[in-house]
Amino acid sequence: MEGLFRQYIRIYRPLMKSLNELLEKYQLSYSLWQVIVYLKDEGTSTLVDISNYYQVEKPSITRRVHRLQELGLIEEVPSANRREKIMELTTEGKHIYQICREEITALEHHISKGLSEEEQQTAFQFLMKIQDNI
Amino acid sequence: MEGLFRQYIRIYRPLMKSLNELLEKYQLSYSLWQVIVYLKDEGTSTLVDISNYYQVEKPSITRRVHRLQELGLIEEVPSANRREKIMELTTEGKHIYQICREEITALEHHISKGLSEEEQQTAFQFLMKIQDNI
DNA sequence: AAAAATAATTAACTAGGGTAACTATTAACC
DNA sequence: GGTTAATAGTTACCCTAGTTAATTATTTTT
Repeated sequence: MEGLFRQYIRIYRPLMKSLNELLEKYQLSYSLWQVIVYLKDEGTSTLVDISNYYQVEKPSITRRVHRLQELGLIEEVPSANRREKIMELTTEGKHIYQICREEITALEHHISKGLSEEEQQTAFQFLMKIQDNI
Repeated sequence: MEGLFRQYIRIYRPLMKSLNELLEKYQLSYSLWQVIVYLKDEGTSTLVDISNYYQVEKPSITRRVHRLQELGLIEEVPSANRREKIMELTTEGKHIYQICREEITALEHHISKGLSEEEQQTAFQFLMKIQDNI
């Protein structure tokens, strides 16, 4: 399938741009949003967990986490293990999640307009499978 | 389709990483490769054409083009319009294109392993359609 | 108890893009 | 035909967000 990856990559920047424009109203960016989403799903997690999930090096995650702490959206929960920091969303963080979640879902619906649920399912499968191959 | 865009974005970095690793053998990066591919397809083009196609601002394209000129992979062709620069691949540029094309195609096949042509077609359609909606 | 591994951090660097302002040239308009 | 507006490319400066290497603190392994 010639051109598939090219098209994939070409779309990335415009997509990120619209997501970032949406998020900047809340002083967020997509990279910060990723951490919020991960904590929303997992409840609590260490920085290494986040680093592994997104395949981004730890220093980058440290910065994201510090920024989100400054914004009051996440906080550290006490842990027996003093080596690792366990993070979770604050009440404010959960609130912001809900607000952004709705906006992002609306944007995604807009972007997916005219595409059947089946097509989207297939695209999702595709993305899941190539992940393992990379 | 919950999680589709999240998955899309999550894969981007690892994919770029493997593409960049492949290309750095030739002192290239994917952003430079994009210009080469565009010129391969179009034959000749101005910087504005490239800028519009990839939706990247002109100063970024200026930099990419200068870098590729330094590498001897593209060159300016004389034009009646002295305001615009028309670029094309050099012989060396075409040569490098062929070499990288094969390697990238092989990588893409590897990454798409286990996916039917039909699935890939659907994914491609998906990517084409959302482009207009963004 | 000593050695190895792990989690987080800091510092320094890099890739790549963006905006604003500028020059040179061409096109549009009256 | 001369002035004004638009366009192509460039320069300077800044921003986001990543990386690697080295360091500290703590925990696990032997």
